[in-house]
Amino acid sequence: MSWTDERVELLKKMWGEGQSASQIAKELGGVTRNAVIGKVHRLGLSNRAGAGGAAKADTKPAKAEAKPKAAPKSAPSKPAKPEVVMETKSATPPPSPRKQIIPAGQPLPPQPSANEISPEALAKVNAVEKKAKKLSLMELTERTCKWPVGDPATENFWFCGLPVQQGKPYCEAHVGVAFQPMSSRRDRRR
DNA sequence: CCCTGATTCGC
DNA sequence: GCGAATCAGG
Repeated sequence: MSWTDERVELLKKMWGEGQSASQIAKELGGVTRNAVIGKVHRLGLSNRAGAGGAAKADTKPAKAEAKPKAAPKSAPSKPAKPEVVMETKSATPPPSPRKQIIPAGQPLPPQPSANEISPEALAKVNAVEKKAKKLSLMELTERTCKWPVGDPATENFWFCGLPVQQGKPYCEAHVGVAFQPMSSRRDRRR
């Protein structure tokens, strides 16, 4: 595949829309996300700001260079520069000493009742549950779907265990039923 | 681990 | 110009 006008155009469009390189690549087909990123760079629109004036001169460290990093001991008397350390993020809370397994973050799945869920998503779940890994509590990891299935008081209980949807605690299907947009759960007729 | 984009460099 | 490999984060 080559970068025809149309393809470049679509690339620009999607990139402008904030689509990820991999998505764009998928859409275009025949190219990898690397190719897309490479092209994006060559087109000079690496920074999604492009237009405007928001030129954000980013200091590129460029790791490729060997950094002698000499900086031997310097004179202690140096008042030093106003080397202010930007504290932007609220730091990582000290990991609790007790690093137990801990299943889900906090919100353990609220087994939604079969109503008020879009039948569509519901069907998807049912379908996916058949392919579930059926993990036990201890087998859950950071990226296994933590959607519980069955009765905890039964042998017949397990967690979905499929790959989670980045960020979320559940796989795609379960994210679907877990996080319903307000709009859809609004006014379900009864 | 999964994913992002950024860079490099042989082709 | 191209993009895989690699790097650097999240």
